[in-house]
Amino acid sequence: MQGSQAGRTPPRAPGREQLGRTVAEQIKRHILEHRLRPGDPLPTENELCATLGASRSSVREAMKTLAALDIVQIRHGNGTFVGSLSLAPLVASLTFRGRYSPGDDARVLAELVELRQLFEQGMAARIVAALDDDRLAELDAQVAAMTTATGAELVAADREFHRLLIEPTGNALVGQMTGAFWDVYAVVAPDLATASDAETRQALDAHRSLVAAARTRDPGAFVTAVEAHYAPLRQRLTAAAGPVGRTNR
Amino acid sequence: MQGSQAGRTPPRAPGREQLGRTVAEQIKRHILEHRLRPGDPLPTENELCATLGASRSSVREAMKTLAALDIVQIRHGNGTFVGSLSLAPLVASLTFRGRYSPGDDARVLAELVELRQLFEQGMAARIVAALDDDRLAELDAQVAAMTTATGAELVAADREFHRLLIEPTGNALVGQMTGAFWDVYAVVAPDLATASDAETRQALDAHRSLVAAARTRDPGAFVTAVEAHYAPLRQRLTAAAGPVGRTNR
DNA sequence: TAATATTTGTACGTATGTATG
DNA sequence: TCATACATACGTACAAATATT
Repeated sequence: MQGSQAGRTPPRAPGREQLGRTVAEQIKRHILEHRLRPGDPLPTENELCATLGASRSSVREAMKTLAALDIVQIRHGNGTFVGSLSLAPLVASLTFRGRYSPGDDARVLAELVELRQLFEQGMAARIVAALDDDRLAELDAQVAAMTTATGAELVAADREFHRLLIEPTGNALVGQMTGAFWDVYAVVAPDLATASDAETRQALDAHRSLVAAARTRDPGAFVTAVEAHYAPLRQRLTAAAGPVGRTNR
Repeated sequence: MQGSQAGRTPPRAPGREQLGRTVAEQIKRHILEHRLRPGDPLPTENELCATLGASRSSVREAMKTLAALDIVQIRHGNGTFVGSLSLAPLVASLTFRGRYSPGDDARVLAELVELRQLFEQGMAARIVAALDDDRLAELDAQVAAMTTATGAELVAADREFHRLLIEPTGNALVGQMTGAFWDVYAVVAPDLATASDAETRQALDAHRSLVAAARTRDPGAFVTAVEAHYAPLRQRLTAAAGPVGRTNR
């Protein structure tokens, strides 16, 4: 409005409290109150400045905070939209933690793999109960794909296989976390030794055993197969992480 | 440096790289390369502006992004420091998701509780093996505290009890996730019906059974006790979430 | 294809609240 | 109490990306 050099900007109220924190909160409330769904457009920055009574800098910083949490999504030259509420922030946090200090990467991955095993073993009864013929056929297809694929395609097939296992349990959070762990692995794993050919063949057999156990609706055999599936990987990761005491720093 | 109205700001280079070298990435790299630990101070915004060749706005927005992920911590009038790398972003994401639409809150909580049960049952063997006499005594103390406490103190004792269960397993990630789930519950749960007196007594008995199973080093009994512990809560939450199909909106 | 409007991204200057010594 | 260092906030101008005409 006024000239810039005069710098007359009455701060709205002498005792105002941390408006910056509130802006992000207000934007969140806007999303909730308007029942906006992922992908829906938000008001432009200038509109938000007007309705919230804040400067564009403040609005932008709040937007950056919300974007980091995947609550909003910012598209340059286009606008801001409601985010997909994924576990991307968890991935960002864990990947940074993995790179945080040498040796920690393997330890983080080991804990992640342990969690995946926990998921699939704990869900074993529900998994074998929920897998119908169609899903079993899909699992067969992924196993077949793994026999021929290599590199990135092998990883993709492996990931899809485990996604198909978890999905029918109905617990979306477990599925999303499993996906997040794969993302973390994709970022951190290149720093570690890759699987040997023998380990790859072993894993392939383990996948076949998983499908077989599911087909016979045998939760006990399924749990055993999960154990056999993750044992080599866990051993490799715990070996890379070193003994219990920190190895470096 | 120059006057502001002229607006002469040559953008550094016509074809500047821009990709992969965002300000936030560079700050993260700074932390990694200098081996900074949580709590260590970061350069001031002005120093970062100079070293990174960016304006305060850009640095501030990058800082906001990293602060949302708990990678850095901003203290007003003090400085910026390395964050504690907690799962706070996961909590923020899940709490927002819980408030996202009516009915979802209970569903998110139900999935969270299911995960906690998965953790403790999957870790049962390691838990009962790792709990020494000192830790068992601490668990007894928490159970005793729960018999007299009410409200927030009851919740605190309950939380500490389960933290003590998970901690000795050595999987820090599971412990942090359990803590994060408690945080989410504290935010979202007030919108739901609280436990009845009968359910509270039932939960107390369940905790005693957990300690008893751990004391006799009986993983099977421990798993059964975990099942009994979570059954009432899960039933209440699934009832609040309604049938599988969405109940509202 | 090209011009234009809209919207986000970046930069700079300035004033102010806050914590520390 | 004063001084300093720092983050917070506001306003403006311009660059860059996108969509529309």
